[in-house]
Amino acid sequence: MKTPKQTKKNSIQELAKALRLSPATISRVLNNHPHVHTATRNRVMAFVEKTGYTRNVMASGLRTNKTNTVGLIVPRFSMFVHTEVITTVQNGLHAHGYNLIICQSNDSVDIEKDLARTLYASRVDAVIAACTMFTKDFSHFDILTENNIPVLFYDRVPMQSYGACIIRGDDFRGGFLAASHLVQLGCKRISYISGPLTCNIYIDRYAGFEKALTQHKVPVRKDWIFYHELTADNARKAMHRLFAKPPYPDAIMAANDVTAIAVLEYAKETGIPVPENLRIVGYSNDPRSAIITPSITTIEQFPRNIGNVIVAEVLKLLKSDGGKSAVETEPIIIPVELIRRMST
Amino acid sequence: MKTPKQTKKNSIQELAKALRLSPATISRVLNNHPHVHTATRNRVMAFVEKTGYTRNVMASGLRTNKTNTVGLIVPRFSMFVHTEVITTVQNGLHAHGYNLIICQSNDSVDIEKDLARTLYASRVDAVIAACTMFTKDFSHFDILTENNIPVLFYDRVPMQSYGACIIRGDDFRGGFLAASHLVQLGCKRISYISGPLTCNIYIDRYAGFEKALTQHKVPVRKDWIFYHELTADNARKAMHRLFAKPPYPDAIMAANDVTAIAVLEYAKETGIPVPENLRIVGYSNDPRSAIITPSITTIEQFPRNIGNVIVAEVLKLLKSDGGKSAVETEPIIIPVELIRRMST
DNA sequence: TTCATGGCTGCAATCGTTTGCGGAAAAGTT
DNA sequence: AACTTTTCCGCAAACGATTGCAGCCATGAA
Repeated sequence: MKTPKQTKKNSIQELAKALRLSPATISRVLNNHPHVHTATRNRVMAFVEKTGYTRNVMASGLRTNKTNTVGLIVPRFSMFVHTEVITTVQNGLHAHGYNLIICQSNDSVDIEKDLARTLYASRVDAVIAACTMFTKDFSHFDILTENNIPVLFYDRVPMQSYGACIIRGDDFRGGFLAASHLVQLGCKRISYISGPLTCNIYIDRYAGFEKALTQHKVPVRKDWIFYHELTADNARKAMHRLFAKPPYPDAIMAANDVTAIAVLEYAKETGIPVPENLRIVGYSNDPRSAIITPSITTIEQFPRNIGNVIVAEVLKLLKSDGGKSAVETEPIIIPVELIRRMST
Repeated sequence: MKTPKQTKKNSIQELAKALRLSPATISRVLNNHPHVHTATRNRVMAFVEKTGYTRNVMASGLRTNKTNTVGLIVPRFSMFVHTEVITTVQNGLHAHGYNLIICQSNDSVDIEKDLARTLYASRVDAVIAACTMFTKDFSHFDILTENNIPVLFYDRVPMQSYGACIIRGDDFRGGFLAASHLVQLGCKRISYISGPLTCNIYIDRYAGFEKALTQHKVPVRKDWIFYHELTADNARKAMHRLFAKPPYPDAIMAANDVTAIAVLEYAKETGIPVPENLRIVGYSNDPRSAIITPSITTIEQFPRNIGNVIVAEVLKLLKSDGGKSAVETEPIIIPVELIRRMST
């Protein structure tokens, strides 16, 4: 199993010595340079195969300034959309020979800053980031762009144009679709539970919500709109407040399926019939929203599409040799769809 | 925002030149070496702070043979247990200054082999692996152990002692608890849907299942035991077979919550009352199992505990300078618990 | 035989950081 | 004042792969 007695060097010069060649030639073989004799190439390849030599990426990275590694920052792995995106991105990049360093900021701006520095220290070839809910200032990514490391934002993205590639779901349309759906079902008293407005996705979803309501002349009651981190706990508190005294809302739109689920459970516990007396719409199509009874109407974001677009764009940036060439300045927007279920 | 005109070098020698010092001194300051004059140290630190210099880890890694990076291989991110473990491990290691390269094998042995090589090429300081369901031969990890890179297995682990650290849930006890629970509820005709027996966790869970049944003199019907990948599709096929003709089982134990959920949905669709006519037990405490109606009794594996133990062990191995010192040869076993819900 | 050509290979510098060794300056001792 | 001991700092050689340049050898042409 283990042969710790003999410390294998596993360097190109070991190979060179054994084959009576120069390190240069070995390197050329490994990199498919032309002008290497076929016989030599075969001899080297056979020996490499036999010894299981593997290039030291630190040494080659130091020399070539390429690491074949991409960094990814997400708020949390465990959020359904991110889990899916990560899965897709990891598979896509691996198929093209890239590694992925995945980090989570835990929705902490400080950690996010730290991670940006660390990824720069690792000299990754590109960085993909879904920012914190609270990130307003994006200058901690400057160290990357200044050093020609392309940065690509998705989901939670900078609002002002930042000279970086931006990929996001159509949050405005998602909010609009969800709210319109409720309006068309005849709901007149719609409450909206949103995330904090420091974050583009919640701004856009809210804008869509408001557009749908005003367009159909349904009043927007400010005291029925909540802005807070979208945890189950906060959702229950909001429900408690809403149902403290009449008039009660006849629909709740949540910017999140976690919230929608908590809302539904509160309704079930307190005996509010869903969908008869209260209709519920969530956001993201978390697998749980399909499985709970009644199943929850929600907005599908197609995270695998997002992932595939990210892969395509990041590969484009990597090919373009440093990303100093024309960056796609127009944000790429991934369409969303309403999935109607039993909660409406 | 961007200053691409001036390509910043960001090297230690740039600092040295600017401060009229030698690169050696800068390096010593950055590494907290003693014997640097306090005034010099402060001067350097201030300048480093100002310029935002960040050490190039490829260069330092090349020199020191340390990358401060750990590799992690999992079958799939999206499996609940792994999502949780990854989250915990990433946070834990980041707190100690380590990066994590996360890879998924998609349950393909070939990809797993590829990943082991790639992680070696990156010269990570340690590797954490949850193997494929089908991995019988673990020799593709030899390249790591031979080069003194500690390998730590969890969940899906080698069965023969491998000289590597092993961390796993108490699958035997999990299987035993789940089956005993059914037996104690009076079930006599218990079917078991297992994963393939190439994998330790399914072997152990089955052993626990069998032990519980034979101990209570409940017959183990071979034709009611299924071995296949635990997908929803396969689960439905198994159910179809089981309920093709009497006698019907009065309980189904699934080695997986995905399977348990599919079983429950099949039962709901075909009008089999749960738990009255059919009791169901799952495994892993996937969040969906708690939310579905009726909620599903399952085995909690405490993935955060697993993650914390992994972090502790891997840090121990990293401190021990190459892991050549005594490896914890006894597997570490994380206790499990039965969570009783409405499906039984 | 001589020279030009071109295919193949080696030399040596380079990437940025670390570190053993030795030297210079400062401080302390007699 | 001469000598020893610290204290601090620089020199230069690594680490392993890459690559421009130059050199060698074989081949072909004259």
